[in-house]
Amino acid sequence: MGHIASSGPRLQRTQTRDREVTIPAILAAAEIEFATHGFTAARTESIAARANVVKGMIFHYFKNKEGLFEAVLERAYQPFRDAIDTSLDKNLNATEALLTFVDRLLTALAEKPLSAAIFVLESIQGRGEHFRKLGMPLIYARVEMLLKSGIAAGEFRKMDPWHGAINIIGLCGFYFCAAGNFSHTDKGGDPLNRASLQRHAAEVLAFVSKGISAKN
Amino acid sequence: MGHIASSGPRLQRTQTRDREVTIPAILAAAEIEFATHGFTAARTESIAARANVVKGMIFHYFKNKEGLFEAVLERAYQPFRDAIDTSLDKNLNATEALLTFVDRLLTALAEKPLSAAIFVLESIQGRGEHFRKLGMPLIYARVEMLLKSGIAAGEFRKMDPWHGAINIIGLCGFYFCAAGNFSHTDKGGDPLNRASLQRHAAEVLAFVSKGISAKN
DNA sequence: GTCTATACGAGGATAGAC
DNA sequence: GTCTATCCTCGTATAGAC
Repeated sequence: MGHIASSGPRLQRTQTRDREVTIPAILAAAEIEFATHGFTAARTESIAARANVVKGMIFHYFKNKEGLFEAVLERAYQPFRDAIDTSLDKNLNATEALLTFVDRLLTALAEKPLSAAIFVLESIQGRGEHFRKLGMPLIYARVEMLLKSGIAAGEFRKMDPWHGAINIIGLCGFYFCAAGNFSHTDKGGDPLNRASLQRHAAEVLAFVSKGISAKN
Repeated sequence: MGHIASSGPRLQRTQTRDREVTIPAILAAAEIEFATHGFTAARTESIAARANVVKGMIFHYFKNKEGLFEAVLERAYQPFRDAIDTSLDKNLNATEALLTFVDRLLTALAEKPLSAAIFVLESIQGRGEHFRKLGMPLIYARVEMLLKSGIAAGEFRKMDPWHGAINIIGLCGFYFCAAGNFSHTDKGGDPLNRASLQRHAAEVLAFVSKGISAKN
């Protein structure tokens, strides 16, 4: 109160950071915020702070919170689309194609662990609009088709391919969602470190492989 | 504007609805709200409206939003605790005990489908405090022990029992979390109706049974 | 125990200087 | 393109009448 308001050194750096720096920074920060809090509870102020930009930049580049959210969703869903794309590309039998899908998805999620949480959060909180708009139902459908052909070929046991697809995708993603709770147990340190993730991937692959096989 | 303010019939029913009616109504409404929006985004106003009480009742009976949330969590976690308790009670071999656990959990979740979403939301959004305070890490640990003994007995294939526990619990719960997205597909109507849930339970049981078996 | 009214803070969004 | 300042709505929580 006894000080002159504008006394201290003016930290304000109006340095021109162009969109190629600012936009990725906002997206990265938004991904963290949306993945942990969901759309409504996410705070634009927190995103801006984490991205080291002022709040106004969010509205400048993404129009509003909703626009930013959609951009984040688009990026978060990419691992799922990539995984199914690449596994169907090659001419593999059903077993190889499915395990390739699982392996790709797990690898991609290990690189972008927040994608799983965003996926599940949007499943719980959204009413499916974004999910549909971004073509996600197709992921389930394509895994389902893969299972169907494997069952027809006698590679997989008899099962409901629709539920099979859900179960397999859930198996890949659940770990990343529940990881927050594991970190407080005494089990092998950080559940998202390299070693833990590799073990998780191996365990899921084994589980899926055994769980769907027609053998025995 | 031209009307006298207090003209119409006074709908205000200050009828004494005691705690045995009000509290369960609030809890049921809160469960829905927290399960779909998470703690922060949940609105006490929406809860009160759905419970058909005035907002003040929430603070009267539960002190604040946090208090209400903890009461809801306590109830939501019950299916998980019950499932593991009853499956370990009886003297079953590891395979029977594990499948009993899965079956119980699926049955309980079918009755309280929101529990799964609350479980996962708290895993993602909470920092594990409630999870620990309400004894949930023990659930994982007990399933892990069950797997361990089954592996030792030669009933289950070799696997990491910790990841196995996570995978099995995830398999049970994921469907309920992603159900919101399925409802917009053409697959067998409402994913939470009786027929869909029974099919889901059968599919998960088969998947787990095959996935962990030592045979073959 | 139930209701209305309101204080109070937080957060999305905008205006306008630089 | 970046910043500060501000508006305004919404939501938690409380006070106090009935």
